[in-house]
This record gives sequence, structure tokens and C-alpha cells, in this order.
Amino acid sequence: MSSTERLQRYLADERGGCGDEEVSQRLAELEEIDAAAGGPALDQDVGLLSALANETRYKIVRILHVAGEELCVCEFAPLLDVSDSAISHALSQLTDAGLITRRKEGKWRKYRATARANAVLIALDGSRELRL
Amino acid sequence: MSSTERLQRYLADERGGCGDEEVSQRLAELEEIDAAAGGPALDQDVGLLSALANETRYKIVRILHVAGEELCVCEFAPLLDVSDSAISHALSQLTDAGLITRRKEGKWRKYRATARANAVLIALDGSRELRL
DNA sequence: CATTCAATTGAACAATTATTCAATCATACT
DNA sequence: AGTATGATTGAATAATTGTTCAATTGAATG
Repeated sequence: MSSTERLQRYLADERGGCGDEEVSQRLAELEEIDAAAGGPALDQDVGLLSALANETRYKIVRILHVAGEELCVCEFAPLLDVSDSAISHALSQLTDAGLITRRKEGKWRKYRATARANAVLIALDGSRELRL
Repeated sequence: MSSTERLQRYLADERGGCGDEEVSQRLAELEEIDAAAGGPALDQDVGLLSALANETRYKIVRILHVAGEELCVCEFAPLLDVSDSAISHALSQLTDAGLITRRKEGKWRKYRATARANAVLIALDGSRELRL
């Protein structure tokens, strides 16, 4: 049983009409939705979300977001309960994903949340109460 | 070497002052940042982000978002190149995370993106061009 | 009530990921 | 030059995740 057959049965069931044109029209609409949904930005978005989808990394971005300024690694490392090495790996992934930026200052390294990171966190904060 | 010692050296290096009060004041500020960053919503947020951090699941939410209405599983399944079983697992995770809702209609199942899902996708769309 | 079909569930396995340890790089200080 | 320190890197391993297959549920239909 092909997937278009199932769709055909669904449309017949749902709308009474079971003509071939109705099926192919809905198929065309769905193709359009698919095209709009699956742009080239999809991989980049999934990359960003994967970078945020971890407690250590999310907390780093949160801290930098709340701080509102660049922070030295040595300032936020004590707030995280993993090794320095793990923190460094996390910072590297977050930088690659475009969520934070790095600046050198002597032997210290300072990180700051990007506008993109702030936008996502603000959206999360603003939608947390929504029930639907 | 404790982490507060490193912070102490950093503050001495950065600001000249190396008094104990300056260190403990900065520590207090950082604790406050930590408290603001690590609320109880953190786990929920990471859960939501983990649910979105996968191509199949992200694409489902994108499709439902673009569609702007509820869709039958049989309508969007053909747009995804994984098994029906994988789709069902994905739908279950997305529902748990609060990104989609489910409604039964006869033997069909219809899903819709939640307001929270829409908010996050809009933030991603709106911030994609930002360079910093 | 037996059958068909849409969708879901659970078990299994492959693939990916998160963390740590050890070593290294880079900068400053003596 | 030699040493100390902040941070990063790579390799190894444990833990988690994503998908499929097989079996099941629940609703409609003959």
C-alpha cells in the first residue's frame, strides 16, 4: 500500500469527494508546504538546536545571556559542575553553532552570547506559560 | 588550585584591585547570575530543545507550523523519509515536549503545532541573518 | 465477529554524544 | 630559558539516542 493511497482514502473519508483531481491538488499543496518547511536553513537550525540541547551548554548560554556582557571562562566555570575540559568542548560547539563568540585577552578567554542566542532564549522565556 | 583562586587572580589581573571584598562581591554577583540562569524551567527547556534537535522531528514541527492548521499523519508522512514507526515515535516525543498536540478523528490522528513551537520557530526565522 | 487499516508500542541494534584523562598550546612571569 | 597558569585538543569510554522490525491497539467495515 503506497502512501498516496492512504492519503486518497483519507480525503475520501474526510471530504466525501474522492476524485483524482482532489487528491492531486492536496498533494500539490503538501509539496508546497514541504518545500517551505525544508529550506537550506534546516540543517543549520538543527545544528543550533543540537548545541543548545544539553544541560551544560544550555546553562552556559543562559549564564552569558543573563550576564548581558562578556564573561571570562574563569568566572562561569565555577557555576558548572563538569571539568574544565568539558566546558571547553562545550564552548567550542556553541561557537560553531553561532550561539556565542570568543575574544582573547592576555591568557584569559572571554565569551559572549550572540544576538541569535538571545533571540532564542527570549522566545523560550516568552512562551513558557502558553498552554496551547 | 581552587576555582575561586583562579577568579581571584583574574580580578587582580583585570582590575588591579585584589582585595578579598572585591572577590567576594564578584562571587556574589556570579551566584546571582547563576540563580537567574538555572531556574526550574531549565530542564523543561532542555527537553524541548532536545525534542527539536533532530531532523525528522524538526521537520515535522516545521511542516505543521507552515501548514498553519492540523494535519493528519497520513498527510505529512509521505514528506518524511523514515518509517511510520519512526514518525510515531517522533510524534510522541514532540507531544511530551509540548511542541505539538494530538486529536483523534475516527481512525485518523491529527497533529497541530503549539503556540510554544510557533514562538521558537519564529525566533529562529527572525534571527537567522543576524551576524552577532 | 472477522478483517482491514491507521497508528502506536516495545525490543533490539547501530550510531551518535557527553564526559573525563592526559597531553598540548599560548601567554605571562622570574 | 624555565616555570606556572588558563584554556584547548584528542583519544577513549560510558551513556544516550534514532531507527527499524515485529507485534499490538483501536476504529471502521463487510
